[in-house]
Amino acid sequence: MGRIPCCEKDNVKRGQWTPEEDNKLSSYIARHGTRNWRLIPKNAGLQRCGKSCRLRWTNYLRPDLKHGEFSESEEQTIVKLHSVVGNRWSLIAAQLPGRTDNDVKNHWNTKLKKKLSGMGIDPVTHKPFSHLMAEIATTLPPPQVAHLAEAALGCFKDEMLHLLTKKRIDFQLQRSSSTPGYDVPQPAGVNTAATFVTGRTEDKDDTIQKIKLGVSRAMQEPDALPTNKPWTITSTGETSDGFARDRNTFPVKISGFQYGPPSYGNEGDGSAWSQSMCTGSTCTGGDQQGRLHEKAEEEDGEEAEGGKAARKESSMFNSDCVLWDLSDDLMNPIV
DNA sequence: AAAGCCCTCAACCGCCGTCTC
DNA sequence: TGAGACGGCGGTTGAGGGCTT
Repeated sequence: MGRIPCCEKDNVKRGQWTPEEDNKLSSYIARHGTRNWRLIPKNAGLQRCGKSCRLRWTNYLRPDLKHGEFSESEEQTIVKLHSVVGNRWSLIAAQLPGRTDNDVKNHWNTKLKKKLSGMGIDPVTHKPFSHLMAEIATTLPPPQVAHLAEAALGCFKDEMLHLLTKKRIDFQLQRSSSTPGYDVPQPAGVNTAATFVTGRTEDKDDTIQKIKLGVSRAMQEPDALPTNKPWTITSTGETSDGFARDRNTFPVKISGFQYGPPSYGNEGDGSAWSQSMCTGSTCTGGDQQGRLHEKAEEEDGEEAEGGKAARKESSMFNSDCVLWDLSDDLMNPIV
């Protein structure tokens, strides 16, 4: 079954590399290059498997590697690309000079996944959890939808409890820290996924209402839900799931949609992708965006009619805007 | 102070596609 | 043409360090 081992396991050392081993490998590769990994350990005087040498070199010793923290823009790139290509770490890493697929994978698994989850976004589909639930609801008869809603609320409660009791997160610090996206003032009645992280308990009920609204909306208008497309953002800055996010925080254009924080060139408040991270799509042209801006202003303060406005916007996006300017095989971020 | 828990990340594993003979 | 070798990739593991209780 499977391939034979690339080397005799009995004769090779495993585990952490020592500085001496690193030196041997580096100096050998500097002199001879990386032509044949099977021969490299033998010729370099290392009791290591060729594969282990290759990993050590590509993930750690390569001189062009960047070590240390991922920048905000790197994180945006990862999330942006992950929403399109899924767990194709090498593909994603190729867009980040100095980063390896292992780096990207580790960073995703340890930081970014949690970050997105904390914002109420499913890191696999890049859709808001409530939206996913609403999609599921469209396939169920009403009695089961009720059960689904109950179950979801239970899960949400658990998640909230987890977040609120997580002592390692100093919520006060986060709100006053340099991560402005977590403390952006929101219009009355507008909830954001980021507020989950701040631990503002009064938002919980509001969010539950949003989930309920999503489910009932899905039941009433299943057609309004995108099928295999990421969730959209309405002109009011509200996503199709009912969560408010500022589309202006996604100015990095990628084939027809924008992605990124204000620091990347747009006006707008706070930060942060940490507030607004999504794979959501916006319109293609600046002109169109301008129109949406006007529309957003017109609709300001109409939160009471949020559902109606959201539906209106949803249909507008579907008819007027290019949500994803990507080939079909990249359209579905669910891998 | 110490035990337990959690998080991070380097390293390993096994599968797959491509290359070579 | 097929088998073996090799490199690449994504998933998983576990050591080590920091934090909490």
